[in-house]
Amino acid sequence: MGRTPAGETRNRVFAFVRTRLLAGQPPTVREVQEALGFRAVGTARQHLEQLVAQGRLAVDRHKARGYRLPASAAAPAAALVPLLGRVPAGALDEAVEDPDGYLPVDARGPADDLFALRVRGESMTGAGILSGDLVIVRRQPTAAAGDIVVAQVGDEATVKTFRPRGRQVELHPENPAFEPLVLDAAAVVLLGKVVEVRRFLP
Amino acid sequence: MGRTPAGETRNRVFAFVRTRLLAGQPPTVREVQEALGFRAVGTARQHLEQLVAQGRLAVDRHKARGYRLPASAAAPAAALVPLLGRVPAGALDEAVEDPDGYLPVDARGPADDLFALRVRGESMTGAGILSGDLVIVRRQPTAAAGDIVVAQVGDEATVKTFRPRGRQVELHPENPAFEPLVLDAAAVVLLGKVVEVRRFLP
DNA sequence: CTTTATTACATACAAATGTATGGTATACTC
DNA sequence: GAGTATACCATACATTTGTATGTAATAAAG
Repeated sequence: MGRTPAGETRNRVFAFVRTRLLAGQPPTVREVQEALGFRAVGTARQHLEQLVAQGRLAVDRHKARGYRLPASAAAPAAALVPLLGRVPAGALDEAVEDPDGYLPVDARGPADDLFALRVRGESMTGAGILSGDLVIVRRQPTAAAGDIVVAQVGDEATVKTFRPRGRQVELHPENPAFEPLVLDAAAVVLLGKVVEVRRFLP
Repeated sequence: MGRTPAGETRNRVFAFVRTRLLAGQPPTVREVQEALGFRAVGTARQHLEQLVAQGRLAVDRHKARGYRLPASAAAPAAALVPLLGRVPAGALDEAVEDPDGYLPVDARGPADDLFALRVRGESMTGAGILSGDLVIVRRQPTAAAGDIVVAQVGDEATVKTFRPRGRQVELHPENPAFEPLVLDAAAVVLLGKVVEVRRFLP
């Protein structure tokens, strides 16, 4: 048997392995063999080893499904953040246990204390947060002045700009059509700080 | 040897497996054994099988590292979308090969034809797209009226609302301070359609 | 043409790993 | 206490899977 053009097959092997790894399903050497249509295991292995030699892949020797992306390229391992449908009063932990779905986020930072909410209403359009947008929130009990936060007022979770005013707290909308909420600090439970905004367009 | 409180250990097994799966590294039965401190492989396997019976895990029988999240919960396998620094005229493919980084996206739909760009300028603030935002773009050579698109005009890639006007094309900003661009259709290369907007807050 | 490198095949072996069986100890029910 | 269920251990076995060795075919270099 002969050969095929330069490193073409090798790139296809890499693409296959990479896709599988990003999907969280490391392939076996024989799965690579089948996927590429090789009749010999060794052929698949040869390419894999070459990719390792090139530094495009890494390996846990003697381990099943041991081929991985090298540490340098593997960085953006994605974590999943729970998307909460609603936040029943005070029961954030329980809501996290039963999410409506998950959003992938870059896992370079800690992701355990993140959750996502869907924004309703036009009160933050001035900050580029439209009705229907998703906000990703880092859970924290305090915030700095000017932070966009998720606060619980009564039974409702609301997204506003945070402005402490002595013993009171001002929850400031970013839309001239809305009035700031001025509340006693004790009446406001800070759920967290908005760290990211996402909008899906049809 | 005796027992430990109700399903407590089982939950710890699940948490361990789940974490590993989300990290893209399915564990072996023996890795579960070690992680939980069991002295017998069978103990780990028992728990795993119970979790499968409960529907909390799924399994590829007789496969190494075959335990997975069930299809219902597994959905959001994350794919990675290349973040392009700039789009040199016409060379989108090359730019994709050398990205500035990657963004995790939900991989339910096809993700091969996606790329991300950083928006500069205030021309789309009315649509909730601020300067510095990231847009995720699906590559396509055409668009419908009203779509927010990335178009290449001369050497520059620009984000605007797309409005075809017979043989001409209007690239419409969403900010009263900016004027629409009216161009000959042949002078505009449509790179794709904006499908998502992301903003990171400090 | 000869040499060398690359690509691919076939087959075998060994390690990793899933699976099976039988036993022990604690808790709970009757 | 007898009976049952659950959690755990110990050991063995079978499959999957990584690894090794030897050979053949084609392309490029000399």
